[in-house]
Amino acid sequence: MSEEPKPRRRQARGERRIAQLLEAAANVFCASGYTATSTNAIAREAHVSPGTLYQYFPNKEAIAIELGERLLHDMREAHGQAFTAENLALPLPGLLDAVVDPLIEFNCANPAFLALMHGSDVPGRIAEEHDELHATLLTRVEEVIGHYAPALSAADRSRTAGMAFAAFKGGLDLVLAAPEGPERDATVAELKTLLLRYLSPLVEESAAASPAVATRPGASGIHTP
Amino acid sequence: MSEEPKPRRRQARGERRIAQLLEAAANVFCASGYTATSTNAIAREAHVSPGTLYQYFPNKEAIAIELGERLLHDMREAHGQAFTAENLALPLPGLLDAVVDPLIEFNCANPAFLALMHGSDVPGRIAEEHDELHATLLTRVEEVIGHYAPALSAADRSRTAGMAFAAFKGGLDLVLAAPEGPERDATVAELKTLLLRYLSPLVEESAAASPAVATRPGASGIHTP
Amino acid sequence: MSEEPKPRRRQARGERRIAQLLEAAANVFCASGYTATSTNAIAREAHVSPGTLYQYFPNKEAIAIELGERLLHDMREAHGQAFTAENLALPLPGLLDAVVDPLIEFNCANPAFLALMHGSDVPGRIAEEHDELHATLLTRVEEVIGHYAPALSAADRSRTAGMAFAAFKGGLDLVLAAPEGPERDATVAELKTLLLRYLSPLVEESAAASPAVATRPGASGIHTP
Amino acid sequence: MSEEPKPRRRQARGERRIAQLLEAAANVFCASGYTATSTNAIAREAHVSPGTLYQYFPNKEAIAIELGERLLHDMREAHGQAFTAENLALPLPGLLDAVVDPLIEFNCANPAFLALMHGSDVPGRIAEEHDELHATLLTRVEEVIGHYAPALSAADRSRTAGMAFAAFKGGLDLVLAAPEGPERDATVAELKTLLLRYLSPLVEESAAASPAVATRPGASGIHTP
DNA sequence: GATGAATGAGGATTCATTCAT
DNA sequence: TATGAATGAATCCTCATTCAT
Repeated sequence: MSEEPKPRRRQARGERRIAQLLEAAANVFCASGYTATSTNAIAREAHVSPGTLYQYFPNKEAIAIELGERLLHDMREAHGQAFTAENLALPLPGLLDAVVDPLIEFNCANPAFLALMHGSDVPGRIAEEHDELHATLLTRVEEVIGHYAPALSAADRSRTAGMAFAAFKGGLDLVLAAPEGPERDATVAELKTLLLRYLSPLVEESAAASPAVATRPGASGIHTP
Repeated sequence: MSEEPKPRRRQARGERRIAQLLEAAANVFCASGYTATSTNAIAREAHVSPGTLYQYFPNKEAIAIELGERLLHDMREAHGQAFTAENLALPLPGLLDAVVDPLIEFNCANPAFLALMHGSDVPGRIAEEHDELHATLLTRVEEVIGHYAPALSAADRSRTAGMAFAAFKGGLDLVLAAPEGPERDATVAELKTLLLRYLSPLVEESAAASPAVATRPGASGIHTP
Repeated sequence: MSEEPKPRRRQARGERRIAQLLEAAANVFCASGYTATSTNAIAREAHVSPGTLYQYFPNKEAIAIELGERLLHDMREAHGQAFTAENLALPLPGLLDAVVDPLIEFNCANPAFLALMHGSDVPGRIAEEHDELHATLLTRVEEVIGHYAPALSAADRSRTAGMAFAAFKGGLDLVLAAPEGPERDATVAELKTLLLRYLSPLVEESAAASPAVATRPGASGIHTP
Repeated sequence: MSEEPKPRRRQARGERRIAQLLEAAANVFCASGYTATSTNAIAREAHVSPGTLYQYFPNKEAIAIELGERLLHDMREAHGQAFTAENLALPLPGLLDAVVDPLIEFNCANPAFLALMHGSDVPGRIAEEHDELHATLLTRVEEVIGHYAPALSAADRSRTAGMAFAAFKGGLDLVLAAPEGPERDATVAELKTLLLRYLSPLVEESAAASPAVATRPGASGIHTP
């Protein structure tokens, strides 16, 4: 009992330091990109000496990897709540809300995520982990599409999922570029509209008897007269 | 008269050197990103000594800027042929073919363009030029949308143009990631489908009397014979 | 009376700590040399924190110095027992046994001694202390030689002592490199043979009437007919 | 013909630089030992920038290796002239002169050799090369001893060679420590005396009928007038 | 113009040493 | 006292840039 408080406090301090360093790294990576970021710059941003940084991370790559892993983990949690069975029961617009909103929110809250994932000059293991997450997300999107449009061939489903995801990422950049507030909200809404229009025909074709999917008049671009 | 040939030859030689260096730079930037690329690596790739490189460019940023400007210029030419009055007279699928294809082609032929424009760690002036081109393109897209959907408010038009462009960029990445050949073609077709589905409702709403615009899947320009 | 035990215990504990640290330092110096040894490595080897190390030593050099001094002290004790009046009365082979054996034993038991004394990159004061010991030993050897060969000039005596000592050091390295056991013993015996052959002529020349000094037939290579 | 002078001059300059850097390294290694020597210190000693140093050597170890190899090569040449058949025909004192003198001279001229070979914290490849040379030398000494004392068993021959060589190394240190001039010469002479006295009995024992080998003090090549 | 050696400031990393707990 | 986190100067090494040839 007399020996616990110290180690605990130490561990707590260590955790705080790590968090502090990772946050600093996130900021600097965001501002300058991975390659152009120096460990000294990270240490400075964290108000810490270079030596301290190296007490917690063996090298620059390790920082990026740890940061990447934490972000990926959070990201997985975020999308884990998105693709629930409950949400799959919703009509397409509802599903899009349920899926798009948390992903957008996560990326708004963690701009370093994209900064780290975009760079082509990023250490191997991050790229791998990123690809893994990418693949997971893609699989989820494919499953969703398969659920809404069971008649689609595997190849079509895969291609559609890929394009939807690509468009989402493009829209995400737009959202992040927009200033927080009504403009960003409008951009998010527009992104959902785009996805809805892209995906609706698939749903309608394979399940023509679901008028509930039409959310706004004219929202789904394609109808037979 | 006796002194002209030399300067001309010199200028010609200089142009060749510059082209050679820029091509080398494009390759290395593509492979390693701007920051991670060393001027020595560019010189090596160009089979030229570092000193020669600095005879033509004052520093590393200048290389990127010149390369960026040339690419932007070519890109402008490419899209200049896209947004012609003639093309504006086409129904939407035709217009999409006319606009999307050259842009895709340009980016396939010049992967350095995206490599240079993507990097968050790229020198300021490139970013500026890029933003300029971006704005130009966006304006063109807005004009097109204004032409096809004259009833749209300026704000809606702008937002729609932005989203369409963003989705295009997302799709472009996908296209570039796909291996050349039928898979890439299919991806391009899918991108057009997405844009078509996204934009069709606008056209139909404001110009209900244009049955030609009716969007059937596969209506866009790329189809298998 | 109530305050004495504590200081004593403290001093005792301190002594133990110091011994523990010096032993650790000896190990690490042996394994990696003085310069390449980090204070953290010593602390780790001693199962102690770096802070604790600095509670007992002001800096890295001080550790080496203290270790050196202790080793030198022990070494002095070892050779103090070697050069006794009693031993000086022995014939040369007996004297060599009496002198060489304890020195060899000491160095076998304390490999850090040579590790510390050999390094050319060792802090100045160790070198000084080492030189002091060196001088002491040399003086003793000179005295011995003076005792056995009183006719020798001072210069000759000094030169002979230096060479005998140098050869001994060379042989010592060889002994330490040999695996413990019969091979090492044979090497020690050979070293004694060398010293005997080197020194015998001096003895015989100045004290021609001491046939006892010839240990083995032919052992002293030089004799006048 | 017009293209040769430049490359040649360049190569020549490169060779000079390398020699200059190696000489500087030799000096600093001598003064501070391998581990304590910084590449910047070598560059400074060579009146050159750190970058220049790294144009010719990939790292510190490479400098030590190259220096070691050059010294070992020279050393091999030096002793190659020592162990000739001609010299083997000489009586022992003559042979000792022929063998000891060039080795001593080499080490006086190249003190870095011992500095590099002594350090226990020296890069692996030097140690290996050094061991190789060591083994070569030892083999030669064994051969010589075998020649002069053919009756000796292999084990005795090997042990004797090892001890003679060890004593030589000890004496070498003494020689190097002595100031150049008569004192050093006297030390060298004394070293030869030691070796002569150590080895003579073997010769006499196995070749008792060779009065030419008779060893009088001062028989070796160096004598005061 | 072309070359490539030279430069030196800057980046990643280590380690002797200090200090709050 | 003991701890181990914190410090920052010093190391090794790179690379944008300059300069003698």
